[in-house]
Amino acid sequence: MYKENNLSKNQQIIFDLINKSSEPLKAYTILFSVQKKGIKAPPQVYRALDKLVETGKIHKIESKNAFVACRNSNCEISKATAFSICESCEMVDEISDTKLSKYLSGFNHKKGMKFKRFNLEFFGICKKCKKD
Amino acid sequence: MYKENNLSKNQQIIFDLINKSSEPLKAYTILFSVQKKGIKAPPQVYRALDKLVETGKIHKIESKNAFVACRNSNCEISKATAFSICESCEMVDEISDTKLSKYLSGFNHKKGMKFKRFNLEFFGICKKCKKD
DNA sequence: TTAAAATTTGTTATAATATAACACTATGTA
DNA sequence: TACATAGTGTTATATTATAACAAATTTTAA
Ligand SMILES: [Zn+2]
Ligand SMILES: [Zn+2]
Ligand SMILES: [Zn+2]
Ligand SMILES: [Zn+2]
Repeated sequence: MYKENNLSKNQQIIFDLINKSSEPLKAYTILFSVQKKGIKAPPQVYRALDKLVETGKIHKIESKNAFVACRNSNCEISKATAFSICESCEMVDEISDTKLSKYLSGFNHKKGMKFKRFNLEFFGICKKCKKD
Repeated sequence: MYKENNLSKNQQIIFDLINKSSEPLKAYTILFSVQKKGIKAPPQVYRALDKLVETGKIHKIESKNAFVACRNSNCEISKATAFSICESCEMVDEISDTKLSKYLSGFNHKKGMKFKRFNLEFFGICKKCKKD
């Protein structure tokens, strides 16, 4: 049963919910939504979330403690993520920009650090909110 | 009393603590450290932190829920922040790189969003940890 | 095939992070 | 002065996340 798509039962339930959502979901919002499916306690949600993040199926929006499905071929398993976040309507969009990604992946801190991963969050007002 | 440096009493106490720390400090670590100075409850700490972030004196490391003093002329009041984070020793360093900053400040999302602010967190293993 | 290893699940309790709400004091401005 | 704005102190509570343990499922490989 688990082999077909490499996600376990709880992971699949939670991924499906995040994947069909148009906005980032918070852990406890997820918890309430999946209680009818038998997922009743926070650790069940957090474990699934951890695994999904680890495998790049979802990303955590750190500034919002919320989770979105990856829209970008799993982002090399979450090594290079970038988001645009509207400060008015809270909309979050994953940015897929090869030049940006290459630029940042190639960036190395002068002090001798070699980066393995980055997360970038842009904030502004989205097109839709600008009109209102 | 407040005029001399534009920080209030609690803001100054908390800024001083963060500023002299060699590592990011968490809100409740700060709370315990300043109880002897009369700051006894979380709201007092969070209010000071909020203000200090707002004025660019400190930054929040979102992936760690921790705070560091700005080492970079207040980063245009926190409009453009970048950090390198060691995944081994948890060291955090603020990156000051004009080219990077300009590149990102000039980046605009295709979908019509104009960015006002960004936060970038790089993860890797620092020089010191690599040797060990 | 079958026993050991690794992963996932279920569950209770608790830790860690953050804010609401209210009464009050201090400071800046006119 | 007197008004507005910002900061303080306090209690309670909301939100986010993990520890710890027992059981079941799946994978691996002898
Ligand atoms: Zn992605
Ligand atoms: Zn918007
Ligand atoms: Zn700075
Ligand atoms: Zn290190």
